[in-house]
Amino acid sequence: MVKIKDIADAAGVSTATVSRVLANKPHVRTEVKERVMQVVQKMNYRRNRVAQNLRSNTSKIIALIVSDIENPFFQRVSRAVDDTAFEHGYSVMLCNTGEDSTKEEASLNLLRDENVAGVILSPTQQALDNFRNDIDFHMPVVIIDRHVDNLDIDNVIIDNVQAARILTSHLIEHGYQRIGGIFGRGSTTGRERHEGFMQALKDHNIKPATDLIKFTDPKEEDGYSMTMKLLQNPNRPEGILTSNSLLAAGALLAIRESKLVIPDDIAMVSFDNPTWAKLVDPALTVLEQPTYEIGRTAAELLIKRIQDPTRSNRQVVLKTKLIIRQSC
Amino acid sequence: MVKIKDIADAAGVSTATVSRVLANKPHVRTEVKERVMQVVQKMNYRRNRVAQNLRSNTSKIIALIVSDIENPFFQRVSRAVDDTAFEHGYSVMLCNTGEDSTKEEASLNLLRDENVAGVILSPTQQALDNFRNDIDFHMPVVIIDRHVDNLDIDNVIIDNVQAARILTSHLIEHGYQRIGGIFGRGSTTGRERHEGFMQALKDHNIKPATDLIKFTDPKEEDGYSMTMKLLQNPNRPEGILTSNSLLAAGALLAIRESKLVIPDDIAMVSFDNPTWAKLVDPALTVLEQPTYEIGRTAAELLIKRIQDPTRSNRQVVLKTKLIIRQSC
DNA sequence: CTGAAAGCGCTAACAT
DNA sequence: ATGTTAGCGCTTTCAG
Repeated sequence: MVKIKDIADAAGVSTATVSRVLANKPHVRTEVKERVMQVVQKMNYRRNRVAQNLRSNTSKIIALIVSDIENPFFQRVSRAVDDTAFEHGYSVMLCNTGEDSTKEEASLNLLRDENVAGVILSPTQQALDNFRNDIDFHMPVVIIDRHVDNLDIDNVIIDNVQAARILTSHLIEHGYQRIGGIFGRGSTTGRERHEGFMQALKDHNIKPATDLIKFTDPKEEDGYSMTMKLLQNPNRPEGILTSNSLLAAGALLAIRESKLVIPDDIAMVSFDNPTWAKLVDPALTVLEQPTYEIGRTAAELLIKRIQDPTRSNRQVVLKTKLIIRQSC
Repeated sequence: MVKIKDIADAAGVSTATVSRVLANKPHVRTEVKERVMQVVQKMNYRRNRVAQNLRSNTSKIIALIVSDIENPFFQRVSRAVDDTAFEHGYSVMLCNTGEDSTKEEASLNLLRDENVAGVILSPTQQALDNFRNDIDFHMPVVIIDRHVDNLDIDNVIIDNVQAARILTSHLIEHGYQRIGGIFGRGSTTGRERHEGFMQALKDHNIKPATDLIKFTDPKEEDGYSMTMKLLQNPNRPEGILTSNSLLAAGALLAIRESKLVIPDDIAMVSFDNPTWAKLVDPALTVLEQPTYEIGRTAAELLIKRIQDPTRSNRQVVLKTKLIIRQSC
């Protein structure tokens, strides 16, 4: 392995000079600079980032901790974070927690130990509860998807209450009154969407049917089983709202298996706009989150904070969009 | 920041002893060990992985380089790699190349500079062409999804030719003769699937309609436009095969927009089994790859190689499955 | 503008 | 069984 000393010797300068050249620091004669660069090229030198990191205490890696890598929402976010990071010369480490707070804590610790430059996190509910105003992550952190109010920290979210209200109202205004709702449990997201859902019912003077409201793990199989329960209800719902695309997939499956026709027998709307929402028949009416924007904003916020740790924290609330298709 | 020296002082031992305790090395009295552990706990010490890495030249991070993070195939693979790595005490760094060989090379270099323990890679075509038998990645590498024959390296793949043959034959045996095929360009995968496609036609004495065979970027929009072209053909195909789920999504959209009915007007089959394949109507007949198994096998192979670099390389060919639904 | 030298925090010979 | 010591490869004062 060729190291900085080898370059220094070959170029007839000191390691300090080579280091300056590599870091593009001033106070080096262009002539010397060029000579060094030539040697670097010729000897195929690559700087050891580990040593660099240890000595200068800086790294060009940011991390993204997501609760479910198989959720299309986080996939788009990852993509955006990846793009943005790359543009700024950073690389991304992706960690999946599966909503497991133990794994989340392990990841957070590891990342600190690895001295990453910062992390973007969608925290588990448990973590959120444990965060107190005096928590010290020991590194720049921006939180996405989940709402934090007890913490002074950069935060990128959407207005879930308002969004759920819009989506639910759409259902109601199309004449559906008995509405079932399936929400993710274990996150502020699910709770806030539930709240907006309730508000919409109230707005229209509809008494919520509590037996039609379910909280569950936000996974496809749970969407399926919960929908089955709703459909087996003697007084089954006229419409269903799901709080993410995984639940929607399960719900759709259950509806189809029950030989029900959308939207005639039952209407359906969901949060999130996965690829398949426009492919199913009838196409699914959804409340789209600006996933790419969320990732990009979070990454930009993080990188700005890395560059200036004293900068004041901000909460960015992004706009959502109701996409009306045929399912309601 | 509390460092190993602080622990040593507080526990009344040397840094070497602390290091041994932390690494669970033998030759430490249990009594001393316990004392050290207590101090570690009390002082909330965390080992600096960067220093550890620099000194011992080992890291507990593996990387996964994928060509398209938004392809459901790679998502399942990521998930599997993540799970497997975690089980073995490794963390995963995910890099997206977007089929851009420049970015791929940059990632590979970065990973080397960061001294990661190893890499799982689905190489771009260009990289594959450049790899020669004497290439040195400077770290353990296992290649997935793409077939490498000019290289002695660990490799996890499926038999694409055979799989495409099965899938195409299914179409043919259901009475479809004029068959269109849309394949990803820029990867061995697309070419091999094309080859199997052609073999199936030949098996059944069907003359391939070259104007119905397209190579394109394996993205949804390209699937859409290529299918549109196929459908505008005066003698349009009776059936279409797409070589991944993104292309299938685009194709489906094009077919629907053209007011054609599947499978009566046109049949359709595809590689890969994304969530939505069973949700669309009619449900899509697909050739499923063992995505999770691919990821797990690759990660296990990589970790074994990290532990024993002299181990002989192997190529693992995983079985695929034809899932017959209603689109053909 | 350039070089000498001191370490970043840790591990691993080599002693004892 | 434990301690001493010499670095891993790099950056960064401090001198000159």
